[in-house]
Amino acid sequence: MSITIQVNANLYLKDPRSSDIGIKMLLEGIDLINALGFEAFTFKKLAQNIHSTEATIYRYFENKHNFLLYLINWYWEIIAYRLILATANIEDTRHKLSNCITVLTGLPDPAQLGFIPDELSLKQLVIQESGKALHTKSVDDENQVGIYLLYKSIVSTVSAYVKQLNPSFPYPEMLISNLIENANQQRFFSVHLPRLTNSTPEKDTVEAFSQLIIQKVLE
Amino acid sequence: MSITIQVNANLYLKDPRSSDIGIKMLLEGIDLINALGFEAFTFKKLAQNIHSTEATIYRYFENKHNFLLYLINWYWEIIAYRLILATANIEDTRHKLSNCITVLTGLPDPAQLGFIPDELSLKQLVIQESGKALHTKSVDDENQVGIYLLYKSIVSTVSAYVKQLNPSFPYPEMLISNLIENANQQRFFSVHLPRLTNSTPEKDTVEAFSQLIIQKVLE
DNA sequence: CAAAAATAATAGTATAACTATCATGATTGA
DNA sequence: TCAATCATGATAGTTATACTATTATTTTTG
Repeated sequence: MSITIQVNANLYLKDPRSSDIGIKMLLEGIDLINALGFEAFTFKKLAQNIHSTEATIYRYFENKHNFLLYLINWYWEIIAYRLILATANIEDTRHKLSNCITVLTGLPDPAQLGFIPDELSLKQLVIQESGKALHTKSVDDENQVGIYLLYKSIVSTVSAYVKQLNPSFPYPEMLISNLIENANQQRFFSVHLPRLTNSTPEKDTVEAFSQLIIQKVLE
Repeated sequence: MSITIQVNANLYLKDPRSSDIGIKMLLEGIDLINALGFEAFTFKKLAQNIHSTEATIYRYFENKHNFLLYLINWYWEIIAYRLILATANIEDTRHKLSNCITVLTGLPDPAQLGFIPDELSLKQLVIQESGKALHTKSVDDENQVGIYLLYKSIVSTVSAYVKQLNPSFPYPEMLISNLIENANQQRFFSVHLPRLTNSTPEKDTVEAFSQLIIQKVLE
């Protein structure tokens, strides 16, 4: 399996991870977007929070849409890495697939946190805001320059296991992209519209649902 | 037979369906949002397109967010009505459920269109923009005043059939809300990120996928 | 230590998202 | 039928956002 982990350079003007202030932008940006929502989030507010200026942030990111895309991409980098860990040295494809579903739809194991100071905040941001990053008129341009390569490669890799285990199942990519998107959606529902789901923040059943669907599909 | 499809009164200041210019707002609004995307859509542009003024639109809608919520609610009213038609005079629960899945995840039958001049445009808008309406900081306030009652009642009704057919399945609401959301998501993918799905605009397989999942869950 | 690069401080522009006011044309109801 | 009411149009104004531009100052690096 080969999942390419690469920061897409089209998302920034200057790599924020190359400087202290850039990293502060990212980390404080995550918290600020989570606190305010992406609509009310502005570079001006972010600049104030990191004791810097709008102009400095604009030297790193063309606009706030790209800032959001960057953060989401960062999330997917972490997931891609976790997928590699979760499938390394495992022979059985069924077992590999199950581990992938855990990574893609489960809650991150607190013991394994630590790629960035607060990975759970980043996941929260993805749950809350990733739909807004995707559903824009610019999605085709972004796809053109490779922004979604990582996401596509993850879906491709995991759906390949499904194909291997049940070659007659006609919708492997749809199944995997569905389970990934559903995980975020159901966690949003569990907080804001609980009657639409059977998962709660206290007893999260999203992964169990996902594993069950996989099992049924492979039967 | 005349059916009044009524949208939640908290979404407007003055019922747009009570006047010609209000109806023009809605219909032209659908086209304009589809053409520009919700971010670039403004009341000023809408006013120009219907040869009216911003002030007039603001007399109907508090803001453009509520305008979007109104349109999405309108869509769900139509779906709710279709669900009633699709389950009327059918005894068999399995058959009822299957018909509901068709309404919720299939493409509308062109022969049955006609609630408004262009229902397909409204569906397109929902596919493209409904995530933005939901994922805001105001979702809890909106839920409080009943904006999502219709959506919740649809999920509740359909998931009740699932419960009846398989009382041991632990995630009926999650299953139905998943299939509903997935239908929009996959159709978005089929246009913009085709490698994430197995449906295409030419050969739409979203309903087939949904029916298959239901079948597997009930087995 | 000097040159270059990065950042801060500040100002400015265009547009969006409203709010306010007043005139005018259409509707209604006594 | 006429006056009162109401909806709409025309116009102006306010605040905030999403940038762009300029210059000064600090930091880094060769």
